[in-house]
Amino acid sequence: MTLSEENYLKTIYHLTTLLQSEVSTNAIAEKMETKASSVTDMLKKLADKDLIHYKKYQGVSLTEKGQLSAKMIVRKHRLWEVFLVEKLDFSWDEVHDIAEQLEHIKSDKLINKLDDFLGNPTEDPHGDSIPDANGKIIKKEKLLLSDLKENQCGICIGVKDSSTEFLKYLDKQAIALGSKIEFLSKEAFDLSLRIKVDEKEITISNKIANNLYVKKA
Amino acid sequence: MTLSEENYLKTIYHLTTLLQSEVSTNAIAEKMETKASSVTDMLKKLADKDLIHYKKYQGVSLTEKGQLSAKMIVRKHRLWEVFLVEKLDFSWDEVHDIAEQLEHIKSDKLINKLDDFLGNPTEDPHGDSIPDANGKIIKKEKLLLSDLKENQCGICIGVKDSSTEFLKYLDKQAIALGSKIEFLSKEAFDLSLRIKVDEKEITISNKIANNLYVKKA
DNA sequence: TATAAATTTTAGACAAAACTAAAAAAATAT
DNA sequence: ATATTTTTTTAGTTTTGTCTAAAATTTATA
Repeated sequence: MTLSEENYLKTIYHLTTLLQSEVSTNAIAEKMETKASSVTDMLKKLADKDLIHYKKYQGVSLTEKGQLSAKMIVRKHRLWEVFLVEKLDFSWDEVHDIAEQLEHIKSDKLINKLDDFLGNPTEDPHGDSIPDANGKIIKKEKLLLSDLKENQCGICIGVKDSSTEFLKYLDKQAIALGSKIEFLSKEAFDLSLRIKVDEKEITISNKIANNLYVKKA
Repeated sequence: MTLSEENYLKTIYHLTTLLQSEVSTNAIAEKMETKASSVTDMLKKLADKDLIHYKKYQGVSLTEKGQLSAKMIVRKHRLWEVFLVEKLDFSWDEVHDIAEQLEHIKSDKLINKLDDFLGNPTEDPHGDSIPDANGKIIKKEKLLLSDLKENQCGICIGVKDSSTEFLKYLDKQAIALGSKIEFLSKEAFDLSLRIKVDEKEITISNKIANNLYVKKA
């Protein structure tokens, strides 16, 4: 598979799991910052290789084969992110672009040895699940912080948005995976939340609360 | 720089340091298993980018800029090889192809952090020098095993040929970097050598002796 | 030194992956 | 139900890196 094919496959994988449905040509084009016509060209190629189900004008979904290939790319991406953070001491907002390159390195032996070296982690530095060598994913119970009721407590277990800006904001507020978060109160006017993070009280916007995953503590 | 440009640059680097002279279009084509016409096309591109000195029909050499770029690729290749052997427990004959891919990952921060993580090694698993972040290379005194005189002792410090076959042969004979090798006698008829490797006597061909680097013990 | 042989370059073609512009199909609105 | 808008596909280019075949240049030979 070429680099370009892998990137399309990965995008289709992310969009279909997000939307829980077929994904449109335009959606792919937007996510990949390319033109719809380029997407159509590639969809034909991926369909020829039995990686996607594709009927003109009908949107696409992954075949079993495509699903597995996509998961292997995601596996590589997330394992490399763990490596970068755990072993090379990168911060969680710096690793995406480098992992974006490393995920295309082709060697099953490499990725499985890396997996062992890292202690077979099940999650990456942003709390996303890492598929195992067979593509199996252990799904976590994930709750948005905004789903908590007043006075409930949660442990931060992931981020929905993993953009640099958001991650840096979280660093600034000393919110990290594992942080204990208590939902104190909600402001009716702007939906902002008063929360306690590891003993420190702060106010966060509704948007922040909608992008932080917690599990009930 | 594109992947292809990087590969050409690396090949030109290796050939010029080996031959200590300008390198020919055909030599590059042969090493890269491509056609001379393809090489000519690329040489023009590299010359346009001031990475090589190129005059039609006259062979090529690297500019300062090209030299540094090539060394950075070699640096990455060899650091990744150290990582694969030291951290992921690959054997020295398995790492070349994977490092061939990893050497193209673009991130200065990554490679410098990797360097630190590995303890700033000066040599790769085959005994080849690793350029530092400025392109500086510590050159070792290297002697071929075949240069030793009878009854002299040497320590194995590298291989000239690092093909899988040769490395596997060395494994079989229990010859590794650091092995103590004593030159016992030479057979006049076929130039084969009788040597002692860490207390064990074996016979090796002239070809083997011509591809093993030692330092005097 | 003229000619043959080898090397290198040029010219023209092709495949991959992108693009623009136009046509076709589907979705939406009147 | 038809017209309009949006989405998607097709057709035709472009760029990168390769190729083959032919021409140009250099090197070797007689």
